[in-house]
Amino acid sequence: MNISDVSRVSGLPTKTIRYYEDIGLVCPARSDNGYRDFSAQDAHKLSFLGRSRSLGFSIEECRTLLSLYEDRDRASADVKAVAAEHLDRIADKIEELQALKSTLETLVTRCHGDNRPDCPILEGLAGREGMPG
Amino acid sequence: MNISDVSRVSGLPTKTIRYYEDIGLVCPARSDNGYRDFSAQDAHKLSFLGRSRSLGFSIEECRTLLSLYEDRDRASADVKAVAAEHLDRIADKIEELQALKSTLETLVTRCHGDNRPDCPILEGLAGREGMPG
DNA sequence: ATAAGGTTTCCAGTCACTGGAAGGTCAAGG
DNA sequence: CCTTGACCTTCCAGTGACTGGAAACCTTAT
Repeated sequence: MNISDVSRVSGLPTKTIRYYEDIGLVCPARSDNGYRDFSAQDAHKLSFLGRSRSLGFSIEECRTLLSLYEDRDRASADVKAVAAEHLDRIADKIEELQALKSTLETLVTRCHGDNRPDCPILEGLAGREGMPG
Repeated sequence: MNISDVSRVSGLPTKTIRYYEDIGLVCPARSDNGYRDFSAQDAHKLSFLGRSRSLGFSIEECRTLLSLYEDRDRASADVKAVAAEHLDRIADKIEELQALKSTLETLVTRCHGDNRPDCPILEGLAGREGMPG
């Protein structure tokens, strides 16, 4: 399997796949011509990575997850710990964004958005009036 | 005002302030000794930037907001447009994170999290079973 | 033989900082 | 006058996770 094949199969750009090799997430074999030669296992690994990344796990978390995946003897609790911690961070991020959103909504709603120059959004950014926190 | 003073006043690290000068967001005067000499206006500008950044505006958006802020004749609609677009992006991001969260919650809930090696989280990451989308 | 398309490596850029090194400046204390 | 310590300066490199592009090599089809 050449890199474009495994790219199609895994859904990851070739650039990303080469990058993942660079940082040691995959180690594809090499053909005589120097081309990377991916096994079905490599492809599977890359799909795993793609799915993990799309769930927002960092590269280092993916590395952990991958090693747990390849360790037939690991306890599921170890995996759960990684995922639960990630879940916490996602929940925090959502809260943070919702706070931002409501602040901005307040400002945007207050701004009449016409040709006149006075603007509550800029006033909010300039001073503290109307800004929570 | 030396850099550490304006750092205290604006809440931005000195490193960040120097960086903001580098990219042309502020242009503090210089004293004879080569030290940056910030005016009250510079400090105000930096506070504005800090507040805008903390609301998640990108540096380029901050640059726009700042120029709108300094243009006494701009229409509030111009500001509203920037803020509203940002608001949309925040809303999208929240939705995306909530989808991630529910997927991960499903996986984490299913995992018994004990000493046994079988783990629905890894199975979810490896294949498509139990994964939405 | 040539053209198109796939592959390789390497280098640079992204974004918004952050850390650190090497050196200049200033105010206080001895 | 000297030293100490806190400040300030510049410049270079690194972060995370890619992404773009150049130059060169390989393969396949015409």
